[in-house]
Formats: sequence, C-alpha cells, structure tokens
Amino acid sequence: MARPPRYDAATLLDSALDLAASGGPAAVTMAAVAKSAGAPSGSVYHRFADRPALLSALWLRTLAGFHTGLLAALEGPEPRAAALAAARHTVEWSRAHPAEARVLRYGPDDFGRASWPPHATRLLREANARAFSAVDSLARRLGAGEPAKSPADGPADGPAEDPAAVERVRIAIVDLPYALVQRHLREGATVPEHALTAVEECAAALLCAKHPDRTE
Amino acid sequence: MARPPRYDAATLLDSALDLAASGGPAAVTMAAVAKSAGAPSGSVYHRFADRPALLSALWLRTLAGFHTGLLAALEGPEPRAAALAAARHTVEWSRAHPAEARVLRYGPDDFGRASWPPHATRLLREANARAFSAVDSLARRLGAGEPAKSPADGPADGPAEDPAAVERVRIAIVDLPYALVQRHLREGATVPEHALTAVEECAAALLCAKHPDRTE
DNA sequence: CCAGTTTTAGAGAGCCTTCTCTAATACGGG
DNA sequence: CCCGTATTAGAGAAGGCTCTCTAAAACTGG
Repeated sequence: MARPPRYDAATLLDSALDLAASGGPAAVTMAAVAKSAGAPSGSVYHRFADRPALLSALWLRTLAGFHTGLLAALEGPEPRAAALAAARHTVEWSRAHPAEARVLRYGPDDFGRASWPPHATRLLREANARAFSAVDSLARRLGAGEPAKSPADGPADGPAEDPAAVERVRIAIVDLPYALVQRHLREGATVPEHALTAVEECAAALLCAKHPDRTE
Repeated sequence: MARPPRYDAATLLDSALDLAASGGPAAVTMAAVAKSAGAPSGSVYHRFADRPALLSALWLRTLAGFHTGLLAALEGPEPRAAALAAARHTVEWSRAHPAEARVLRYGPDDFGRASWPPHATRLLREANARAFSAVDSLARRLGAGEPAKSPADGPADGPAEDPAAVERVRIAIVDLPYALVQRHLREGATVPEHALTAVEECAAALLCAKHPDRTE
C-alpha cells in the first residue's frame, strides 16, 4: 500500500552511532548522518522530527542495549555472583560494542537532553530509575547476607539500608568498571582484555571490605 | 609604549571555561567567548590564533590546575599516605573547582586535539607523561614495602614491577575518585561531601587487598 | 607633544547547518 | 490497471560560526 522504505530509522541511527563514536555528539549533524547513510537530508527528517529527536533516539537505543545485559546480571539469584557478573558485564559489553561504549562516555546533556521531546525525556528517566533500583536492591540483598551491624541506626524499613553501604556496592559494580573502560576509550584505544581481570579483582576487594573500621 | 590590554588571555579563558562547563566543548565558540567576555571578536583572535588554539589553552590550563595538587600529593614521603592523599585530592579539587572539573569530564579529543598546534600537543603529552610516571613510581614505592612475591616473574629491573599491581594502584587513586566525581557532575549536580569518605574507604580497601588469591 | 606599538572595534565574506517545501517515485490493494 | 500512500530526492532560505581585514584608539618613551 506504499513505497517500501530504503532508509529506516535503525539504519540512520547506525550512521549516527558511527559519527558520534568517532567525533562526539557535535559530529552528529543531520547533514552528516544523511551523507554517511547515502540518504538525502529529506529522508532523515522524514524519520526524525528534528535533531534533538535523532540524538535522543541514539542515546536511548544505546543505553537500552547496555542496560539489558546489566539488568540481567543484576537479577541473578545469588547476590554476590550477581554483583560480580554486573561488574564484568560493563567491561565485556564495552569490548563487544566499542562504538556504543564510546557514546556512553558522554551524558544525555551532551546529546542535547534539554531540547529532547517530552516522550524521550520520560523514557530516559524510566530507564535510569530501573537501573538504579536494580543496583539498589542488589545492594540490599548483599547487605542482608551480612551480620546486622547496629539496628538502632536509622529507620531500617525492610532489610538494613545503610546509604554508605549501598554507595560502596554501586561503586564496585558500576562506577569502577565504567571508569576503567572509559579511561581506555578516552585515549582512543580499545578496552584491553586485562581490564576484565582488573575489574574482577577490584570489585571483589570492594565487596569484601564492608566495615570502615580501619580508619588509617 | 603600547595600548594597555583590556581583555587578556586569562580573562578570555575564564569565559571559555564557563561556557564549556555549562554547555560542553561545542558551546565554546569564538563568538560566544567574545560575547561572554564583552569583547569584540577581533580581540579574541588577537589572543588566540584560531579556535583550536583557544581550546587547547583552555584544556591545558585546566589540566595544569588539577595536576599541581595531584603531583604534590603523589610525592609525599610515606607511600601509603601519599596514595590516600592523591585519591582525596581529586574529590576535594573537584568540589573546590566545579567548572574546571566539568571540563575534565571530557577528553582532549573533545576539545579538538587533532587540530591543536604542535606546541600544545607537546605540552599535553608532557603533562600526561609526568602524571603517569608519578603514579607509576608511587605504585613502585607501595610495592616495595610489601613482601616480594615471585622474583623470577618477568624482568624486574629496579623494584618489583607487577603491571597488574601498578594497575590496581592506578585504579584506586586515579580512576575510582575520578569516576565518583564524574558521576555527580554528569547528572548536573555538585560533588557531595560524602563522596570524599566513600573514596577514602574504597581506596584503602583496594590498597589493602594486594594478592588476587581469592578467586571467588 | 609626537612617534611607535599594541590593542580595540566591528563589518563582512565564505562556509556549514538546520529545517522546509515541492515534485517525483515506487509499491500494494481493489 | 490504476489509485492512494509512504517515501525518496534535492533545492534553497535563514541563521550561526570562523576568520580576515581595515580603521581607530590608547598608552609610553623620548
């Protein structure tokens, strides 16, 4: 009932991904995407209302690709194994998807979040909330296996929720792998294999040391 | 013997810093810097040959500001205290200099390193080499205090230099504090105070756990 | 007070980008 | 076979950015 599409949204986003990976968000211009995909500029505007719409789609698609594996790892049955798997996932996914990982170096603000359509802004908020709550609940599960420390310390609702402990878990399984990956990507290199073992060791060390009793 | 300057390089770089901190590298246009400083565009081009020259000056000035304190901390007499001081410095400096810290979120490539003048490229290489070697030598000093592990493992020239151990130190005192700081900055927030204690705890934990004998 | 030098001041050319608009095109259903 | 629709195709207006160029201005040493 209609002419078949030659340049669909996914294809155009692939071009946008390449441009963003090699030249940063600023390199993703509508003209550059069109040229890189071999399409006329009209076709790009046929798929995406404007540049913010394209940038938001690129960010959300990339983030979703990363989150699926991360969430799967975080929801593993055994808390400790799940934490280590999540830490590993960041490194492995970045090694397998270098272009996407380069995009996630930036933040949504760098991709013009301020001018995104409301729809995209909502999706971003939901995706981030989902990931954050998954990390949070894993941190709770990890804490539940430990001996309770001081029950009269704050309004512990469900299991004990020491914000500092949650923060430590978050550092071990999110920030630390992310930092290591980004260091290599920032230098223009790919993520080396030994980054994986480094992350495993460091995450294990951080998950072990729970009590900050050793002040010095 | 000449007309006194009204807009010197430092003032213009201050404007560029504000623009970069709030809008990223793309927001640092010659026109925007001129407007933000209240100067005509000619004055900007009088100080900086072209945009890459200005961007390189901005990056190098910002990096130098961060490096001075970092190098001072790394060169402390007692290795372990020096390592913890270095980790702390990243957080404290970022809290004290939010705009500069936002700039360092990016990499030199985002500030157009490919088109920098050779002079600037050389300065960058030197600054990075200095910082890297300071971390490296601190890692060596830290390792020297520990019991030697397996002397017949690689061409140990001076003190034992296990690349994995150096990497672990680098993660503890550079990557980890950087990651924590950038997480807050990426979200548009400032770095909270509790980030400092989190970094201290995590760095201490990582510096303690040296031997990767606990595989699981 | 003058000559010399640095700096301000801003107009404008050339290029690139975003976005719009019109026309042509290719396919499927009846 | 033909109509309706989704899509391609690309020209072009409007605006921003980089960079150049000319002229004026402001200060200092003699």
